[in-house]
Amino acid sequence: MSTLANAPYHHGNLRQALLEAALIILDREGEAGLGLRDLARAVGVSAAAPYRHFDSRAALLEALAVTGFQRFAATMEAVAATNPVDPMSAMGKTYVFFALENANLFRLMFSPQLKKEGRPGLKMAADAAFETLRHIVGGDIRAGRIKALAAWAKVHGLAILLLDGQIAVRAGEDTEALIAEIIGSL
Amino acid sequence: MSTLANAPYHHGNLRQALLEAALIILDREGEAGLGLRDLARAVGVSAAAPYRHFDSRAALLEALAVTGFQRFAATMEAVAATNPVDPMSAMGKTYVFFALENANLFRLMFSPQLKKEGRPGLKMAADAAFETLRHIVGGDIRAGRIKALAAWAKVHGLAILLLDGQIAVRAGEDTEALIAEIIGSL
DNA sequence: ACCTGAACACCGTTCAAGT
DNA sequence: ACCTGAACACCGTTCAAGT
Repeated sequence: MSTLANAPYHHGNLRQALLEAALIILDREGEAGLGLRDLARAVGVSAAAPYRHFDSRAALLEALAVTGFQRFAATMEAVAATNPVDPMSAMGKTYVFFALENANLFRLMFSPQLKKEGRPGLKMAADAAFETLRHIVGGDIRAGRIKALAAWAKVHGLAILLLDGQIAVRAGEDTEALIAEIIGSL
Repeated sequence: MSTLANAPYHHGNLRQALLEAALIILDREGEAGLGLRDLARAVGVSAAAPYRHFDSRAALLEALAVTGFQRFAATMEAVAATNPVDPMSAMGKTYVFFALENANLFRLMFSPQLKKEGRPGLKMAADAAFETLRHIVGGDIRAGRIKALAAWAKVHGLAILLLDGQIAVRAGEDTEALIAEIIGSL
């Protein structure tokens, strides 16, 4: 614990401080609410300072999305490691829970705008995460490509629709139970 | 056909002209590329002029999304009217095709940012469109809520993943056939 | 090596003023 | 009634200058 709350940033690891603050702002406000100037203000630094560590706003967003894919892959591996009876369904539920618990980060990970920027780090992180998924699933079930894609579509769609509030969860209804029912057995 | 290409706007239906130009820009550039000032320039009018017809940029986007939901509902009704042998699958395919053919409009229709604005017109248009869907499906198959939600999730997820280029369509592979395979029989 | 201050070229939005 | 011109409070980004 340092003596002054904002002292460490001025000469310490500004990059890390920016990423941590950005993750919090992203979580609360969404991507559109995450301005570079706001971020600099939040961290107590000049508007130009972030440019020492990130080429552009897109580069900062990319870094966030990359950590998102890493967390995502780690979460999926953790479930697989528990050797669930129905691995596909367990992973499907985890996929949806991850999306709900990291709503704005999940959206950023799949943001078409960011993808259009063509940043290589994002594609690499996404590919690595899905490679991990394929590895886990492939070792267990020889589902075939079509079945795998169908399962992915179902799970991803459920995540997005819940995230966007399109699927109305009824009063007194358990979201977790609803997800389990919809996923059924993949 | 008027004598001068940009003459009608100066005293005609600017609102309509803005919407038409906006739809084209949205289609090409995506929501982020659709600036009010750009739009005004494209239509040959001052930067302040659009405010006579739309409260804000969000109001303009809402109007676009609303026409998107209307087109969507009309498209779905058109398929249902052909009395396909497997109505659910036929509608599922149409849902995905609509998303692919109207990529940026579809994204705008489900934009969380726009939804967060809480504009009532958007919710009404979306509700009306899904009510139409429910009506078509409900009359045909008494699927039950869970099955209906599962089908929706699968179709919506497939649309989003294809739109975002996450599902790799292989060289020489027919996208249409791949969609049909993944949807299978709903 | 890392950060600041001031500037540049933009935004969305408002408002008095024009026709 | 509808549109313009000029302004306001912002952005992201750059760059010389400071330490």
